[in-house]
Amino acid sequence: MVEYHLDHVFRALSDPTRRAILGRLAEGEATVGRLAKPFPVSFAAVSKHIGVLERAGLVTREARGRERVCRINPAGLTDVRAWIDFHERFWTERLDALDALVAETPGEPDRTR
Amino acid sequence: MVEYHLDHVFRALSDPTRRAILGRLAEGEATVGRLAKPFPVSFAAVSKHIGVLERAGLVTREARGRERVCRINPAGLTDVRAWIDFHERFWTERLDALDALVAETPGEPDRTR
DNA sequence: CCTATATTCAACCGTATGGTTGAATATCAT
DNA sequence: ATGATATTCAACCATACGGTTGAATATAGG
Repeated sequence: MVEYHLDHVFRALSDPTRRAILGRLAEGEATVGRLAKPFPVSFAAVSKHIGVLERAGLVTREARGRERVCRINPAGLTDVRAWIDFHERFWTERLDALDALVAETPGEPDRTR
Repeated sequence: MVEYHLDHVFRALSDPTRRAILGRLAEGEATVGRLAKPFPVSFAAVSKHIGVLERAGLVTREARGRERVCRINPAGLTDVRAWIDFHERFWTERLDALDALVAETPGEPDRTR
């Protein structure tokens, strides 16, 4: 469940317009119209982008009259964060281990064979 | 420079096969052939995936004879990590601030105006 | 009720993506 | 040199993506 969810979150974050929307939303809630204004694309395009963010669990959209208020969902990043955390730590540890190995080996480490 | 790079890294991470390749690579270096074996897709497809990871700066590929040895590039995650770090903290802070506001306001917070 | 506003929906378009297959390239082993 | 192995390249295919435009829906306000 979590794994397949990562697809959507990473995918959602891979678009600069969507990251910009998140950046704007980090300053506070906003309607779709207000969100769309600064972007050089159509209203409908922004609406779609918000849909992607919503499906990824990064944003919530709530009806208020004829407007839709968008807010950031802080929990949306936790899975991604966990993935990054784990892998970055793991990679760094391996790198450190390799460094240590090289350091304590006087001659040729000969990792190739 | 960093911003457009994020596109590539997030994009690369959005595919489960590519994340699995990274997972395998976290255990240690491997040739393209060894990497491709467990996956239900063709050799060429895996080679392409590795290309995507390489272009995103997450993996390095080095020729060793007729084989190509792939390794994880630990530095590849730092930009993404920084982005997540910043946003997660920011979002959480806003959420905390909102909680505090709601807590100390007896009646209607009236966040709408 | 009528009209303007806010938003989505639907259909469409060009391009990118992930996949395949078969040919091309380079290296190893005999 | 010859043949097998490892990998990429090139062409192709189906599907998904980001974009547009115009119609549809719903609410606000005179």
